[in-house]
Amino acid sequence: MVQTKAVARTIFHVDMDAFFVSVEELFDPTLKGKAVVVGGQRHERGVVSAASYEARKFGVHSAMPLRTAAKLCPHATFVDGHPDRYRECSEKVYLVLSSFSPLVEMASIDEAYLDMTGTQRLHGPPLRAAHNLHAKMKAETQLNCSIGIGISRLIAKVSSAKAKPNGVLWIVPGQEAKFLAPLDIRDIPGVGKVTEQNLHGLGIRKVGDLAGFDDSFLEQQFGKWGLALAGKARGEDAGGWFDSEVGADVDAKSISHEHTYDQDTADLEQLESTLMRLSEMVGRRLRESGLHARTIQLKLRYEDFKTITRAHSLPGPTQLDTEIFEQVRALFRKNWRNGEKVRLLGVHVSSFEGKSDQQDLLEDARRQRWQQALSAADRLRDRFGESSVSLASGLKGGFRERTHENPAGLPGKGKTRE
DNA sequence: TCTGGGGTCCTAGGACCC
DNA sequence: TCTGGGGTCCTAGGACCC
Repeated sequence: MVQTKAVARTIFHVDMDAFFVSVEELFDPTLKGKAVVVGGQRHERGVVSAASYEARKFGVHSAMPLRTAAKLCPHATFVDGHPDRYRECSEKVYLVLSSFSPLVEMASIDEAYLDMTGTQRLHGPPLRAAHNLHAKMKAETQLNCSIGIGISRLIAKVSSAKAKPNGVLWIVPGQEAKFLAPLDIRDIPGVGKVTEQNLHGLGIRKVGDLAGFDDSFLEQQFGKWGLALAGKARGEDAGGWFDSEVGADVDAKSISHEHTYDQDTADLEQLESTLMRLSEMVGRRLRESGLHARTIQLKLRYEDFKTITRAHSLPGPTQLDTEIFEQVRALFRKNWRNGEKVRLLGVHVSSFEGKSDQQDLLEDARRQRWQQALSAADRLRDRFGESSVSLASGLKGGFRERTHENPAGLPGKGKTRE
């Protein structure tokens, strides 16, 4: 009897090379070939979002404080990030990828997984398909990418990293363990500084060392995570997200905005004004995506970097700025060590649910009027920017923060003094 | 060196219910 | 007055990723 064996998957991981830097180069070609640091100006409080390969030669890498980067590479050009440009380019990238497989999953703004299983007849063998994809990507977006190919997300991801820059690498099915064995454990996605140190403590430095231990030992050492690690050492998509089908879209679990001050502050009105603004930004995102949140969380970081979070769950979900602000302000007033300087504030919402249903009709009508007013405010902001409309005038003193920053995502951008 | 912002997932303890 | 487990929800913190 013939046993039909499950067909081995063919997964591509496509990772754009120095994405933010490359996009900036499209807008300013004089940056090409230079040491470039994206993320903010050299003296700003913030970290590197991306560094050109020239800058990396001097030890600059992402997540490094900008001031450190400036010391390591004084001749580098520092540029602010432009999230809109990256999003736009990311959409073009997505279109190219979609022409190769219907199963595309953007894992972040600059990388994606493709399930290429069963596309042989259309695209040829994996390497040929990858080279065609690579060429088309360059032609359509003028951007370089690297492509890793393997039988799992994990193998594809690790091999794209090894293919960089501007390369293609295929791990032939059956060769997974051989490919992984000489790599540092840090090359496994999910192994960071802490896990690396813990593994070093056990004398485990290479993936091959890890593969030498049996599952039960690793489970006993690291729990659930240890079991996943054991699988990863063999090239398997063990545990959680890695196990999911490519292209199955997942719903958002949380929305948050936070702000780090240029200068730490203990000014109550400034702090609460920031909470108002962050609440507005969160509420707006909720309304845009049609979500309602039940859990509201405050994040508070002091001068000495000590950070606390305090959460409160409402009886019913909301998407209203005012309700979010009310909760977050209460949490702040209850937990702020009065007079101590604050470095960062954040507003985070989660526990998404369908619309609240237990309010009486009167209450519902009241909320609807609020919704309409807030939607109008959102439209105004679309046209004139985040600072044009504020509910902060309802605050005691009508105080408006002196600094404001870019609406979305990236560090260091445009922290302009008014 | 002096540490962003937006996310996901996991752990662990306590409350509360059966 | 001493003492069960199991399940679920909530909260706080931390590791990790881009």
